[in-house]
Amino acid sequence: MKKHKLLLIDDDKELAELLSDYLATEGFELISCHDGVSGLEKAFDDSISLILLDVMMPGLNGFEVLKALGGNHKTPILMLTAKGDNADRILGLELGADDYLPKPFQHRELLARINAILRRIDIVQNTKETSTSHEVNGVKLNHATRQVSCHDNLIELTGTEYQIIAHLMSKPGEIISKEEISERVLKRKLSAFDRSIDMHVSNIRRKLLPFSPSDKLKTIRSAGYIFLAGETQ
Amino acid sequence: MKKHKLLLIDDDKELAELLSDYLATEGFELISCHDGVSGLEKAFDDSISLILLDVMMPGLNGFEVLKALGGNHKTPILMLTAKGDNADRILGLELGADDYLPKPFQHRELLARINAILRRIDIVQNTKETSTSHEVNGVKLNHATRQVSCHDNLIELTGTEYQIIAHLMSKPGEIISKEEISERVLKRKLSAFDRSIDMHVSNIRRKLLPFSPSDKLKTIRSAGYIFLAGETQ
DNA sequence: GTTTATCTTTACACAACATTTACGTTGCTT
DNA sequence: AAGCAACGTAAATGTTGTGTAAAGATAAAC
Repeated sequence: MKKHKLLLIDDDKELAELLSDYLATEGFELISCHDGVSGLEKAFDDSISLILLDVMMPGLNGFEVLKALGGNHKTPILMLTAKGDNADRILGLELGADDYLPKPFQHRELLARINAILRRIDIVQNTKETSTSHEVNGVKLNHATRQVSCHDNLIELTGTEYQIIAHLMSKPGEIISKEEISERVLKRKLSAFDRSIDMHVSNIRRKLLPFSPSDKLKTIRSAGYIFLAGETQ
Repeated sequence: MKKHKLLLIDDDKELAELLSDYLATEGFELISCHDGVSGLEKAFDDSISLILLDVMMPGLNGFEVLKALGGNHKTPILMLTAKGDNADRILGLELGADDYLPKPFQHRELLARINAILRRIDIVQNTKETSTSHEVNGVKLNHATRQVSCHDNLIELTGTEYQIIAHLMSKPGEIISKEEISERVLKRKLSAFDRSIDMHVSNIRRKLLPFSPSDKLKTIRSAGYIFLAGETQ
């Protein structure tokens, strides 16, 4: 799991220090800006995963920063504020904030909210339209029974073979590296001269072949395998 | 803008009616389930954009539904509850909820929170596409599939050819020296009389040519190559 | 224990790819 | 215009990753 960088925009330097320590123990790196203007600049840094934005600041306040970011900023924003009243909360959300946490807050709640936002982004990024529908390009998976059928012909796959084809089918049309398959399915690092994956893919191909007009598993030399998504595009 | 379908899981039928009317005026379609079990089934319906989940329910309660969904459900979840205490809120978020709204709430706040979640998903999905594909001057790269298309015609490039064109396209209109290409792509110093790069560029040109009105790769004698940026200058 | 199914390694052939060679062409310098 | 260095590219050569049969290792079932 990669380490996330967070940006705190808040004039309260004491809080910044506290949060920096706490979030570090949770595996985050906290960067601080103490006024709206400098925060606004940093907000476009793509390496930042999430912005913690305080409302009450001298100069440019939190709402003004939000407005300046234009309502659909690439990086998610969690608002922090002393004022807990509804109108502010709603305004913040309508201006483009992703969430809103009234001060004072428990560290654990802040953490839970940060994680909720980052988790959602992760899920969205790793999910394709087709991932829960189990049929792609004539091959149908039944997760419950672990059965696979190819153009309505039932195929017998072993557990590993099933997991590999399921993984490839979760991102049809995308290259999946052998490293990824090894780590996700075989639960070990891919070492040099390890030909296991190749063998499994070869076996899957052999079992699909009698019922398939074309090879659905494409090899991308020195990159990985693709489960072809049907109509080429 | 497409109409979103929302799923409300709450035993309070009066609230369901109220919300259904209100959300309809805001362009949402609300579907209701009045117990955890039937809600759990509906939760896997891909046509649903967001789930509103009440905590206090007879039978399976909200937390149990969350647990059953496994913590990273595809559809985002907004928890509703009468209990406003912190521990519950945090627990819900940690169990996989995206947000938490204590009852009673203003309709406008619910709307703002729903929109905040849907907006974030929309932003992530749109930036995802632009981050995996890169188009310059009629040539499009798709990093996930390592496919290259030239004016919508698919081109087959080898790994090295792909890396070279990707590198040239990362700085369109700029001269990239052979030394740089050699070190970045081939991972070795360019030695005298080494014609590899020339060959690769030649092969890329040959593959692009049938679909390209003009040569997009320009040679700058004794300096390097440029991927032309298009109309400008 | 044995048998059976499954996974991994070994071995070799082969195809895809990268690189070098060789020779023709271009464009700069004097 | 001659000379030369850089480039284009066809063809030959070198290298590497992949396909797969078969053997070996491991785990599960009996």
